[in-house]
Amino acid sequence: MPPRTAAIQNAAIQSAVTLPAEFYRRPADIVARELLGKYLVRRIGDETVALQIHETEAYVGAHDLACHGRFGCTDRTAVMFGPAGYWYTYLIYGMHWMLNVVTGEVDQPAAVLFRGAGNSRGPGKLCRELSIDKSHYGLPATAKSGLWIEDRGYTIRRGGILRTPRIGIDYAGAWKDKKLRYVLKDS
DNA sequence: GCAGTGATCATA
DNA sequence: ATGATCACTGCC
Repeated sequence: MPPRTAAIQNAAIQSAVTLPAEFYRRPADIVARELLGKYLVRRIGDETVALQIHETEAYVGAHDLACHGRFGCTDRTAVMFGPAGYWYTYLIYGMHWMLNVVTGEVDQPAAVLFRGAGNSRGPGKLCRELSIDKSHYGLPATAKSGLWIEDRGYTIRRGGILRTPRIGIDYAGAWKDKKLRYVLKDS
């Protein structure tokens, strides 16, 4: 590897900063949009993998007819009613783990679903690739959990984000058409 | 187009 | 205890 390239990469790594809890303590749609281009980082033992996030969805609160928190606080959704910056994982269709991060204020259930990062397309495949499951439920998005998110200085070009309705929520009435899915165009 | 797969929750 | 549902994926 040429020295110049190595120097640039080292500079990029040095500028990486783990997103703080305050980043997540905002409306889910804002967080979902700003998570694009950030890096989802997974550490297992000595191995560290960082994947650039290119697709997210926002579930914005109890009034959102697609949000799991709409039926109140249950065993599964309890973490969504807690503070922002914690992982919400759940199993769907008996097979696929989904990864979300809790956003917003305490007692107001909201989260962002990770639908794509790196070469993974789809929330189930992403969790399979990074070995994410029930063990992450309720853990903070920090290095000590082995799963966190970094800002590595990537800036999205103007008009670089596509907004569409969310996937797989046709039951959600008026909310099924709201553009709460965010996609990085050059992904 | 649709089967696979099992946790979760409401109902009883 | 039982049954419906489900923020998906991969193969037909």
